[in-house]
Amino acid sequence: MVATVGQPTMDDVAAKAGVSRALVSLVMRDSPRVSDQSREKVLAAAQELGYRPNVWARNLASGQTHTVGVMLNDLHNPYFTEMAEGAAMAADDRGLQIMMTSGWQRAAGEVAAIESLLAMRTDGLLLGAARLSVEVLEGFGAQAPTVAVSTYSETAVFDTVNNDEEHGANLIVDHLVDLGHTRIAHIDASIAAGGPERKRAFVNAMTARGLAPIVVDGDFNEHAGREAAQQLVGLHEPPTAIFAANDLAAIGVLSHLQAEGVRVPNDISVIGYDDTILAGIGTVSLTTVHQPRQRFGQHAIELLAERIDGRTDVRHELIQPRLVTRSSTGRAATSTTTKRK
Amino acid sequence: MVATVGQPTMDDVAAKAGVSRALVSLVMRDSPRVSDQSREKVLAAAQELGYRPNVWARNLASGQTHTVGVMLNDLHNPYFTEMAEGAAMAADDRGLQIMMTSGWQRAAGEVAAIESLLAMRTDGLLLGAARLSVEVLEGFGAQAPTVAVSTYSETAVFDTVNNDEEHGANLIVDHLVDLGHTRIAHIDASIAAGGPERKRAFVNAMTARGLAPIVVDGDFNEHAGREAAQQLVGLHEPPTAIFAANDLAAIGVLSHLQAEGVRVPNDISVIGYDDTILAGIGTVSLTTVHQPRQRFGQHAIELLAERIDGRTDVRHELIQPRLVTRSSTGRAATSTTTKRK
DNA sequence: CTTGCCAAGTAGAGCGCTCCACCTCTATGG
DNA sequence: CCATAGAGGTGGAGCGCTCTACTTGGCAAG
Repeated sequence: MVATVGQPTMDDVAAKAGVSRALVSLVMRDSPRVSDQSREKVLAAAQELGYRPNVWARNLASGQTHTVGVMLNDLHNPYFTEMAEGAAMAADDRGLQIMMTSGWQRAAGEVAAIESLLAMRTDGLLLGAARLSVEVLEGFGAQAPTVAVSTYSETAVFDTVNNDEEHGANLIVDHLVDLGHTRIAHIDASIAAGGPERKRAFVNAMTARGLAPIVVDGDFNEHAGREAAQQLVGLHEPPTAIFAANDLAAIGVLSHLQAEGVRVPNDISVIGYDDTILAGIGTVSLTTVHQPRQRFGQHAIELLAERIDGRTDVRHELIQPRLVTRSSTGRAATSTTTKRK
Repeated sequence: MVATVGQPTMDDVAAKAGVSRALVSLVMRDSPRVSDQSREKVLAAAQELGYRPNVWARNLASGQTHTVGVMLNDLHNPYFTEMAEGAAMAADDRGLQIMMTSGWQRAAGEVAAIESLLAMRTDGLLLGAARLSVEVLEGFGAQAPTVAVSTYSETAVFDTVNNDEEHGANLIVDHLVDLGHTRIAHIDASIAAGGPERKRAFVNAMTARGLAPIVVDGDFNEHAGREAAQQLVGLHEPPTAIFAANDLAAIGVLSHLQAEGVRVPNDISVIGYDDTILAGIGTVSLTTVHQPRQRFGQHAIELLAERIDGRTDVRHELIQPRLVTRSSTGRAATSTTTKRK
């Protein structure tokens, strides 16, 4: 008596249904080459045994995984999780599985995570703003079709999907100029990934309009926003509008201005970036730039699918952000401007 | 001439190093039964070929995966991602791999996600507040060692890890009573998972102190908080303190109170739950209840590891939350209370 | 009645690894 | 000088599937 230990296998199902293992395999893969009668017999047997195809064996035998590995730098950042959501939907449409890992914010963790995805022989790699150098990324990119999202890394090895920073900066500056602002400051987060691109875009947008860009050092967090605001308010000619590195920094700005009795937007307008949940809160109501985060993931999967299907040229996609106007921006306080001059 | 197409295999490495495949296997698994000389030879060959063991083949042959599947109801909720982070750390310590999936907030998605984890024959399942019925969860729990986090489902089939709602409610009520409050209201979110437990704990805490619990219907979001606040402020004897279902609802309360010119905490104290990033923002500064979210995941993995190692009795763990005092709570406005009476 | 064809099903060789049983040395003790 | 042990290594049978090539049994056409 051979006791079937553990999970039932295809042979168990075949024996129970009185057919060959190959037939069971065909049924499991929805092949049309099976008669309705046999199909039902097999499905009934499978159901009864609680059979579930073993993915490891299937992928080994077929040599395909129909799986893409998704590595997210930071799960805490809603940016990435929403991106992953978009990717998951798009993957689902194409019959691809998603295997998600995270480096838990450490570079070493990211390498380990990517290594383990490669060990699984995933059909492709989707890297969400890895904090790894372009060189390291290119090394991985050479081993599997790869798309990097929000890494701003120009390379000839893998595809990328990024936010169009130029467009975002233009939206912001246009909005502020329309409201009569000319002294516009940017809180720079060049210390972190994505910061340099955002700053450069701001400077370009300003100079293109004949305006002098004001830039102060900062970071992508509340504390940095607070400090930068303090610095800006203390200027001889303070700006009438502040474009913060992101929503968190903008919140820091708002906190400082409130504490100082500076009215928003009457005295100073404030703009964030990202349109996080924070921006929409009633008491915050922050004008900000929205990135269609799900589309990033969706696009990345599309590019990846093309790559898996054999495309060899490299593509760099830019996604267009849009401005979300709330109550932290308003007409420039022209009186102040004139007075001080 | 046999062209080695695709990735190199163990045989390629063995051939290159001039040893048997079995030896390569031993080296890859860090076996002590290999001489230093051979080890180096094999590693050098592997390095040169860019060899990486195929996980599918390994798991199939060994019958073990050393992997636990983690299903998260909602990646947008920082609660779950931080829980996952704790789980990932704990898993790492035990040499376990984490395989993460999400149901993307749909019950059908959750079932599919869990099914795919089971198809991978993961050693265990960690379910993060699945929005599935206890019966369905028990069905899965019967197929693999399972731990459910924050589902509040009492069952004899799998282990659970939950927040100690009783303790949390006591912390809140004690804090408010210490500040002189007696008319305390709770915004109930019984409509959603976890809500009923929170409400029950509040009612218990109040009655145990001889106080009459005030409860209004709501939900775990800003809008519901706003509406509930409106209702409460309109009462003949409005409460002097509001315990919102969570931070988001508390933010809604703050918005409404601000709009109505009700001062916080001078006129009414407000308490949230979860200690999300929102609570810490300067302009919000919300007193709230903090749950050590990483420890949830850590504990879950510990329980899972015990289960995998053969423990058969069921465990239900409660994790102790703690109060984080910020500026949305203060002494009760006794004057008002007396006046109205 | 033969031929050809198609639909339905099967046998068996892998996929890349692990693991058990076994083999081959060299050093050691009696 | 032989028995013995242990370190170091090998061969080959699986793990649970897929996939190619092949078989079989009807049935329509000639």
